Amino acid sequence: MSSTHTHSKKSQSLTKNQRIVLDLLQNSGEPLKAYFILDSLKKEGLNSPLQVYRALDKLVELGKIHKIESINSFIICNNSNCAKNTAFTICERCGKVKEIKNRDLTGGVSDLVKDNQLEITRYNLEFYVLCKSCKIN
Amino acid sequence: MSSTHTHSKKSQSLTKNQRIVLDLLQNSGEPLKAYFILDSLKKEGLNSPLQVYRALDKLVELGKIHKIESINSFIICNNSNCAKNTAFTICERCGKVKEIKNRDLTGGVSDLVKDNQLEITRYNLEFYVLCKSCKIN
DNA sequence: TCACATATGTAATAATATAACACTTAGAGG
DNA sequence: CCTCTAAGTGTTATATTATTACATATGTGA
Ligand SMILES: [Zn+2]
Ligand SMILES: [Zn+2]
Ligand SMILES: [Zn+2]
Ligand SMILES: [Zn+2]
Repeated sequence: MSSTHTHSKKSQSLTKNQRIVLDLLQNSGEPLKAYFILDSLKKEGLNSPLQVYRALDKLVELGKIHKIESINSFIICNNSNCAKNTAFTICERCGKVKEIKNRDLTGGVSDLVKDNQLEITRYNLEFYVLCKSCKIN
Repeated sequence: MSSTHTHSKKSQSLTKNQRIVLDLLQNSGEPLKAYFILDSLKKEGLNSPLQVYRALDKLVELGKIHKIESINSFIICNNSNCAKNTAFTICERCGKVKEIKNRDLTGGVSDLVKDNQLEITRYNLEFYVLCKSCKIN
């Protein structure tokens, strides 16, 4: 602790707004919409959309959450090392979302990339499915 | 013409609004935003967002155009038999969009699906890239 | 002709997201 | 400790994207 090296606070330091938004997404585990987050965190002191969007932007940038583009929603990252890549299944019927494990995906995507000679900087994959419980009913 | 069989008008019959929206997207070849389409077609008689969105919805349903979710834009389908599946590359830098040929993709995606034991009803794939001209500069 | 499904026109409003600006805080470095 | 700077905050206003509601019209098939 008392050594001279700077120890730069870097990664662990989320701000208050970032923290409470992250906690909400963490506790929810489901995709949430920005304005729902705003409403939920009014009591924590969030008053304007911009406060929410700024926190969300930062958390996306840090790879701690993802945006699911086709439903304008945000969800906690359930993997490690996604960077800004996203891959989800979304149930057509009930809307349930699951993040695809990136170890399951890496091979498949890189084959895709190789086959198409793409130089991909990041990707966004949304697979619409019928989830188990919806398939039964 | 005068025979008794119904010859059901089915596929070729787009309505006026659907036709002019499709033509615009066809002639453009680029992704266009709904309100840009509205502005462009004011002179053709389109007056309200709803007229545009209704035409777009129908054309998406018919598979003639696609929505690119992460940029809220619509583009003419450049394949056949996409159904409602979409796969695009999007340049990070200049925004240029290209549809990935589905013959290039089918294998890769079905491997992905097999590996992940998914029962996919449709997919939405967005690959961010650096396009050739952006890579040079 | 009648019924029905589909499309239209129009106004209002909802939902999602950003711009602009003044101010504050936290950390780096002297 | 002081000062500089980058990042974050709070707030108001506004832009962008999309849908609801409702009355009317049009085409097709029986
Ligand atoms: Zn993730
Ligand atoms: Zn389901
Ligand atoms: Zn297509
Ligand atoms: Zn480019």
